Amino acid sequence: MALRHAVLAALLAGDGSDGDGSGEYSGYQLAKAFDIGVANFWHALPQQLYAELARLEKEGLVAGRHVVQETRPNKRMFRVTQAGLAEFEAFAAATPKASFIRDDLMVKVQAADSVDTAPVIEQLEERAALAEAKIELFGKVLRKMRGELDEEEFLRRGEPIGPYLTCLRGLALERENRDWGLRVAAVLRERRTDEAR
Amino acid sequence: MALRHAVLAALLAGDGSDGDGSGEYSGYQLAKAFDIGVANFWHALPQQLYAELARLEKEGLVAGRHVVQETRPNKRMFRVTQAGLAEFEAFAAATPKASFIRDDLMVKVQAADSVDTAPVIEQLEERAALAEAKIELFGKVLRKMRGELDEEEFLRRGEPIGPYLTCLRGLALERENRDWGLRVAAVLRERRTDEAR
DNA sequence: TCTGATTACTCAGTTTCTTGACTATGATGA
DNA sequence: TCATCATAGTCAAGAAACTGAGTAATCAGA
Repeated sequence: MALRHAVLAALLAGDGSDGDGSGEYSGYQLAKAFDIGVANFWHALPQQLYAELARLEKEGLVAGRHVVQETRPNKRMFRVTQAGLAEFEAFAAATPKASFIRDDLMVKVQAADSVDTAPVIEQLEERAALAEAKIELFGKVLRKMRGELDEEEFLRRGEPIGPYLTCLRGLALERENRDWGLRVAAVLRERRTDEAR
Repeated sequence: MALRHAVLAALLAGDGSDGDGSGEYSGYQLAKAFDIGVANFWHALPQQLYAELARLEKEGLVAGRHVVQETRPNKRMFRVTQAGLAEFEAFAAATPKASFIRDDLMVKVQAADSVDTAPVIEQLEERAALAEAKIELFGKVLRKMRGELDEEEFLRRGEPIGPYLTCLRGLALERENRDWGLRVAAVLRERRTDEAR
């Protein structure tokens, strides 16, 4: 039960991205938010989110209300309750689990001495290109969050600060992704041609 | 079924860390290897590894042999079979799944606007200290892998190159961990004192 | 001599995640 | 007009991972 805290965090930080400032999300919107911002530190599929929201509601940690729409299917909007905030507060104070990563590409690189590296090199370069795109996206997102403030100012006074800080981390990670990907691709490529001589 | 590939990669890359150059590991040694090198891109508990090795053996992707020891409990040493290598080769050529991260601390930071940040700041600083220790460890591991070669030389000709490259990534990640952790701790601390005025 | 660490593994139960559907409606674009 | 995308979900089966415990021997240090 750890996804629940990511969901609560997303709901609590809910002002930043959609501009409605309500801290209220539908399951569908939550899934979107997970794709963009939360994906930097937590990965979850929409089905998991719906299931988790249902569980959280049953336990009274979030409250949902039906919203009838004319042009769109009806939906349910969720917000964090007092009990939910208390639960999150307890989680925040507890010692965190070690972060963990799982990365197919690194598994492949680990065995680079034993397998054909040609496809791996391609994948590394694709990954780098994807990272590049994300870097640009994050740049835009950060600028938008900052508004007219410069970074230093925003870090001192801007709000919400949480999503901004995690987005900074996402940016740094993607830069690493890109740099490492290109570097490793170059190294492996170089070694292939050397080998072929 | 994804852990299996991490296990195969660890066995295939098995020369680097233990110096025996055999590509052979016991479940116990594998668990150690996962703690040090593989943990950079895959996290798994010993129980999982034993279970996975059993499955892999049943499918003929690894072969185990009993080793009787006098001073220590007997053990089983595993190496990757031809079928195992073929399986891994297919995995390496297939498009990789998106990497995924899960990080409690970032979940907490995401909700920094809604919760008491005092414990989070402490955790960030602990995390930074831990990262610092890992940075030093990785530095040593890399130096040992390089031997007398300098980095450029090693990247061109050194072996095994796979573990070296993934370790470089681990190092970069830990540096990010440390820098981000200290930065965020400082920002949140600063905002607390401002708030208190 | 007792404690704790290290080597070496096993098992069962539970939770969590992934996969791959399926249901609807309205809007958008070719 | 037809296809596809976006909204807004739900369901169920199976794979994978995690938790927590237990077994058993040797060795090093207090």
